[in-house]
Order: sequence, then structure tokens, then C-alpha cells
Amino acid sequence: MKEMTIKDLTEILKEKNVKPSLQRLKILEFLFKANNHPTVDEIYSALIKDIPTLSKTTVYNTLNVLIESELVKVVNIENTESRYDAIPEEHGHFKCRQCGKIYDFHFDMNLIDSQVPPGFIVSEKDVFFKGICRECLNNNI
Amino acid sequence: MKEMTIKDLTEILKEKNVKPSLQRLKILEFLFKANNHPTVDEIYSALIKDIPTLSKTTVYNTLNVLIESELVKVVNIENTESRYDAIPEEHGHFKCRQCGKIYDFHFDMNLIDSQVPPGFIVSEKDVFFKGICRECLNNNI
DNA sequence: TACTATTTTGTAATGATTATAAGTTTATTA
DNA sequence: TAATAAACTTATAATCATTACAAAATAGTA
Ligand SMILES: [Mn+2]
Ligand SMILES: [Mn+2]
Ligand SMILES: [Zn+2]
Ligand SMILES: [Zn+2]
Repeated sequence: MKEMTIKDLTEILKEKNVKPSLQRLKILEFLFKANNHPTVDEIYSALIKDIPTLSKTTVYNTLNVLIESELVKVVNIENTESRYDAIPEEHGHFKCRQCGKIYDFHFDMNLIDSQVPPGFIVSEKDVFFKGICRECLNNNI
Repeated sequence: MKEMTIKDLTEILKEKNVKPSLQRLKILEFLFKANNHPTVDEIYSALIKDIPTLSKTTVYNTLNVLIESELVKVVNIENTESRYDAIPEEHGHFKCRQCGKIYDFHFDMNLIDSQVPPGFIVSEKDVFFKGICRECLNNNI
């Protein structure tokens, strides 16, 4: 995702009626910059350098606030711990069983709309693939 | 799923080189009969009546054995606890945000094969929808 | 029967997440 | 500006699903 200034981030939060505290700005900034779907622990470990008083509870609280305002989505492709994603565009997720990396890939959710059972209203769609990524396949040769 | 005799179940386990103990037979039978993707707790609570000595650890152990032999799949549509599914056919899952029920629906996974990123090998595909089910929509009128 | 391998069980440990209450900062009012 | 209230952050404890571990029970074999 493109570079975001603190001013940009402040504006994004204000639009959602979320007060732009330092913690919220830094967590949102980190998620926009991240491309690896970080866990709570990874977010906390990265930001504790900037904000030495940061608490892990704040990371949890903030993520829930960001999720409620639809700026962040949870990625539950694995059952061990939740991962977080601030990419607004719909996309699919691929988890490599060897290196563990979670890839984004372009996915047109309209393709699967026709499969929604009749009479049901769908507000969220997730597509998860698992297997071996290209990089691991190349390394295994 | 159609009725399964203990003899049928024994045969299924033997084919996978899994010894057909009472606990394994009963857990597999329960999963074949269930259509609601039960949790470990639900499996345990249901079977403790039949097998008073049953331990929750055995439920976990057995499920892992059944998963390794590909008789059972984990459904991680929610991050709170894992659910288990013994339906062998590929299908999608819909979770109702109101009543919490998890529905199966027919889904042709071939539809989405073209979206797999090139060079990646996919061994598992999951499609999760969330929203409001037909029953809840009717009740809300 | 005696021995061995496998399975089951109870208990303790782990680890992610939530609950709670106190401390700190920010906003509002007088 | 000082006092007060509201919102936010923090530390700590509690919860709960899952795993680790070792002993007990069972099944298989010679
Ligand atoms: Mn993503
Ligand atoms: Mn299912
Ligand atoms: Zn990989
Ligand atoms: Zn419903």
C-alpha cells in the first residue's frame, strides 16, 4: 500500500468517528505498511520500540475498534492465532504449508455469487487456499 | 449422511490403517450422523452417555487421527473453537451471524481453480460465507 | 502366562484472548 | 484556568481451547 502520512491516517480515523490517538495511528500505519498479515504479537513487538508504554491489551482493543469501523479485517486462515489485514480490496488468501507465509491473490468474488444458497444474505466472503507456494517449490528442486 | 453400521465404520477405519477402537468408532459415527459441524465439547458431551469413561483428550487425539487419515476435516470458520466435518464431498460453508448455525452448501471448487496464482500448488480450498440465513430472515419479518 | 505395543485417561501446562479495575490523557464546564 | 467528566491506555488476573506428559488400561503376540 502507498505511503501514508500521519495526517492521512488521522483523516481516515476521523471519518470513521474514531479518535486518532498515537496508539491507533501507529497500529493502523503498521497494518497499511505490512503485507504479511501480522499477528497481535507481531504488531506489539514492532511498535513497542516506538511506544515503550504500549500494552498488548491496547493492541487488542485497537484492533477491535478498527474492525468495527471496517478499516481492518481478521484473517482466520489458521486456528492458532488471528491475523489482521488492512487491504480494503476484496482478495483471496493462500497459506503455504511449508514456509507458513500467507499470500494475497486477486480474486473476483462476483464469480462465486451465483453459488450463494437462495434466500440467504451474504455480508462477508472468504476464500482460503492452502498448499505449497512457488518460492518453496523452486527451492525444493 | 446415510446410516452406517459399526461394521461399515470398522471397515472404513481399517482401510486407513486405523485400529477400530470403541472410541474411534463412536466418534466417527457421531460425525457422520451430525450435520451441524460439532465442536470437541459437543462431541464429548454427546458421547459421554455411551462411554462414561471417555476423556476429552481422547476426543482431541481421535480427531487428529481421523484428520491425518483424511476422514475428517477441520472447519475454522470462526476463531473461537474448531469444528469438525466428515462429509467427504467438497462444499462451502455459511455461518449465520444471528443464530450461529453453520450451513453446508453445494459449491463447485473447479469454478475458482483459474484464480489460483500461477506456480502455486493448492491442496486445500475453503470457501466461507457469513451473513443471515433464510430462517432468521423469515423470523425477523 | 509373560511381554510388548497401542490406546485411553487424568492432570498439568501453554497460549491466545477477554475481563476488570486502576491510572492517564483529553475534552468540557464553570 | 481549575475542576470535573469522559475516553483511552495500561497492568494484572481470569478464561478457555488445545497440547504435553505420564500413568493406567487394553489389545496383540509368543
Ligand atoms: Mn490479505
Ligand atoms: Mn460441512
Ligand atoms: Zn512457501
Ligand atoms: Zn440464522
